[in-house]
Amino acid sequence: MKNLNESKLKFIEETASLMEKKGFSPIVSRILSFLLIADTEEKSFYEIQESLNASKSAVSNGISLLLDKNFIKANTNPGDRKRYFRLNVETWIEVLKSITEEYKGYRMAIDKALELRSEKFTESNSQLTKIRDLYQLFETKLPVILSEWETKNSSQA
Amino acid sequence: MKNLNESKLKFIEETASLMEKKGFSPIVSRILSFLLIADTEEKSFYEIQESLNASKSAVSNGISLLLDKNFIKANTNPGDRKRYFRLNVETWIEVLKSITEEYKGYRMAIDKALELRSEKFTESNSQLTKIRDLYQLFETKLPVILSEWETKNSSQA
DNA sequence: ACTTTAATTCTTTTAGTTCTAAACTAGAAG
DNA sequence: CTTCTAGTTTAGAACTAAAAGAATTAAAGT
Repeated sequence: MKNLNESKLKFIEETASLMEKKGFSPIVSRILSFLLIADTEEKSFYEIQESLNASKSAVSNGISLLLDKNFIKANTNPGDRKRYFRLNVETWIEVLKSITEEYKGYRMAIDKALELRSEKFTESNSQLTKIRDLYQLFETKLPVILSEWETKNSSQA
Repeated sequence: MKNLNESKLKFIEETASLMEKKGFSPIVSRILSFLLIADTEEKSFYEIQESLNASKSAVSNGISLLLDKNFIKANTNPGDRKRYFRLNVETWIEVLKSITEEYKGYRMAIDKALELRSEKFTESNSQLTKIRDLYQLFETKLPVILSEWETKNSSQA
């Protein structure tokens, strides 16, 4: 990896590993982490490849995936054949907004489980119901937090 | 898979796939899902193996991992050599409580990124700061939701 | 002591991912 | 029309993970 100082390398390593826990592949994670702390907002294919010291195909496939999932966007400038890539912050926000849906999925799974379980399991069913209720609480409270955040942003922006 | 009706099989398939998204392997996910809707609260090694139609070693390793991570617990009964396994709901609750820590990790990563980024990126830095603030908001609000849930439970239990 | 049962551990197979290297393609420039 | 540039696609190597099957251990029962 070139053109990157100690602390940026450390950032990429650590942040990429957080992203890998979310299901991104190592290179995809490193591309995202790199764009997050790059010294210009946009980076070319070659700059990414060089900085991360990866193969063209790995970078090409990684970029395709990220463009496809809208995590980055591409730009071209007149008189320059290269494409320049930057983070698409909107998608990040969308992902955060969709967390509620994720919790809803778990809550519904527990509902289904309670339906399929014997009613005789009184003690454990009541514990499961409590967990269900916590997911339910997340389901109702997260949108409140999100709208609080949105009004805060619209007023200051 | 034996001894499982249509709807339970469907539940296992669907719920296991939710769990796989959280990083569990297919068998581990299926063991957990199976225990969640089993017709007795405890199931023996063999019952799990048979119901999921998996190999002994796969079940053994899966159970070891789940015991290790405290997602299930084992019981033995006098005069019976077998061990019986059941869900450990406490751990599930612990996992829910630790979500705040996860968000804290992301918030800190963005803080670090803002530190390493050029101050010239005023527009995108302000967007990143907003995202940071949302994570921060989760970080402060989730514990409130959790304690609301806990008081609700202690009063009704 | 020996057998049976229950489960673990070890070895191998299979499947799939991630990445590289090299060939290829599309478009711009001369 | 040829050449260069930018990137994609293909083919395959290296690695990893999941699961199966076989061999082994540990404890209980006879």
